[in-house]
Amino acid sequence: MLEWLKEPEINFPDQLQHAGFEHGVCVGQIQAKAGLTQSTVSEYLSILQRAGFIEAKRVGQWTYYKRNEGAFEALSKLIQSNL
Amino acid sequence: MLEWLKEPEINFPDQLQHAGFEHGVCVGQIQAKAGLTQSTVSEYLSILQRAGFIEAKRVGQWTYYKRNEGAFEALSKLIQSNL
DNA sequence: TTGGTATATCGGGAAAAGTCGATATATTTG
DNA sequence: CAAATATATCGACTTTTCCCGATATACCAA
Repeated sequence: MLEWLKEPEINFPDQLQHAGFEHGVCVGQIQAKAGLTQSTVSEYLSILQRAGFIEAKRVGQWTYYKRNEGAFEALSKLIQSNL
Repeated sequence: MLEWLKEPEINFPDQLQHAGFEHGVCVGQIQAKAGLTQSTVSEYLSILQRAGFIEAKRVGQWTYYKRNEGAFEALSKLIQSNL
């Protein structure tokens, strides 16, 4: 999922029909691609959010998730320096 | 454990009594510091080895483990580029 | 306000990971 | 070879993680 969110236009072309990608990709799109249930994907995304890897933005009935690139940079550096 | 192995001299001073650190740190030393059973530590180290993060060197009855810095560098870069 | 759609949360069962004691293997020493 | 020491492997149990269906919540539209 994290990789998918790097290129929303390529990985979630269907979303164009009701929105752009300014705020990220909505849960339903990710769920369809993941092939897991809605509840599983929702929970998974919220875990990634709490971990800081993605950010959520509620717009109407949709919740859009997008990557927080800073977190990946930070993790990469942490592995370099601390680990 | 991976952090401990960055500075063997500091984290495993007892090992000096029977060996240096050329080949790394032996299982018993790591086990004592970890506070887990011998079998758990042995299995854990072999998992880390299979994953490529550490290398094993058998010398007599001892097995010494040391970090494979390249693996950490690679992981760090992988997070930067692929993830 | 009622019904429809999107997402979140909850409780539970299945799968995986963590940890242990017992035992096997390898090596050294007497 | 026998005993002692260090490590590895095995089987079982416990804990955690994964994933689901059911249900709750939030928002929108008629």
